[in-house]
Amino acid sequence: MAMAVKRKSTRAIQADHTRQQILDTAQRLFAELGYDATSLQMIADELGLTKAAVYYHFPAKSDILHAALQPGIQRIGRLLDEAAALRGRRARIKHVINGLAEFLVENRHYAVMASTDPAAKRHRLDDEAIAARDRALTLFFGDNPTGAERLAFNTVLWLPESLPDLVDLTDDELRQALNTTMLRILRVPT
Amino acid sequence: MAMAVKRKSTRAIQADHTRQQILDTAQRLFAELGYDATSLQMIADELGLTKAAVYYHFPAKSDILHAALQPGIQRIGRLLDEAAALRGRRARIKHVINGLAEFLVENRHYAVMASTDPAAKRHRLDDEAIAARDRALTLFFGDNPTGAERLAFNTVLWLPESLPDLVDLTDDELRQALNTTMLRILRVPT
DNA sequence: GTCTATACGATGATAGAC
DNA sequence: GTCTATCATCGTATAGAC
Repeated sequence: MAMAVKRKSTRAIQADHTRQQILDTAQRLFAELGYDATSLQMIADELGLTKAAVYYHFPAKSDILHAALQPGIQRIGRLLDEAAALRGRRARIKHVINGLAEFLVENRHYAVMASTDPAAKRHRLDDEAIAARDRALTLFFGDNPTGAERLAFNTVLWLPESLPDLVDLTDDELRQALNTTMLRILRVPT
Repeated sequence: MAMAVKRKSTRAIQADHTRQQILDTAQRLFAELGYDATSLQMIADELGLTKAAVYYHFPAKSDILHAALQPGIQRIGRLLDEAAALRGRRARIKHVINGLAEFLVENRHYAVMASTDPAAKRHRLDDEAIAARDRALTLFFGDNPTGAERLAFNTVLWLPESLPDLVDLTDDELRQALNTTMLRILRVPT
């Protein structure tokens, strides 16, 4: 193999650009209206394309959601890797919570889209996302978490849903509220 | 006015029955599949009716959701009335939390339907539900809640979403987990 | 390779016959 | 009070222009 990386043609660059535009628009609309209430037609119209053009880049609507979720899933995966390298339950939880709060503040409407998805119920959450969830639960509470621990953990996962009600908070206020609330839910004394 | 209450005809009784059947079926399907993924066709098929027959009883799909939510909204309204009559923040919070935990245990899948609704985003939550929410927030934290307090409060509202992940718990286990977790979130020492 | 035109079955919704 | 018939729009699919 002479080259592992091919130089991209102008057309391929253009296609990547269109693909990214679709993702950006979809992410905004999913967060605003919800996944089901967002039609491919709306996405296409905003970009001056046809439905079928969108369909060319993503074989199904659910694939757009999947792709839009990827950056967040991977960022959380890295957070868990870093936490696993630390020693002590408290230190691990604190690291993840800190990183998560920062991520939510930086991506307020990504967060809404991510937890609002009815895809979580139907298309089933990403396998990758499910795996990350289980990893985090074990990291925090070991192999045999109690009912209350599992409930507390799940509660944190649904926390992003509350963000739309806190739009009036500044970044600093939101970050602090997220940190103290998550720490209290997971019962980590400050 | 001779009579405030008319005697119901046989047909009216029949209609009430059909209406209630629609509500029961819809509630089950909404909780199972989500609101958007449940079609009027499914509801009609289960009852041996046509789509249009369902439409006779409810002018829009969202009205079915609205009607199915009513019992829970009213029960929570009563809880808040009772709590308002108590003195002291702690006593009020404890009363509401206790009643809420009991309600969630008794109506596991009502709870899922209630918080899963994308209607919350689009059709907008019931005015009545919004009013109840604001009442509860004021009851718990006064007129000027901090960001963290508002976040904690919202977190409790989204808690029912976690129930599907706790189906394996017994009623007693679930009730206890709900109580301790909600108390901790709202920072009420036991 | 990237897109448009067109069409399919199913959806939520409406109008009118019985 | 329940039906049939019809509508626009939905996600999905294919054919073919460039």
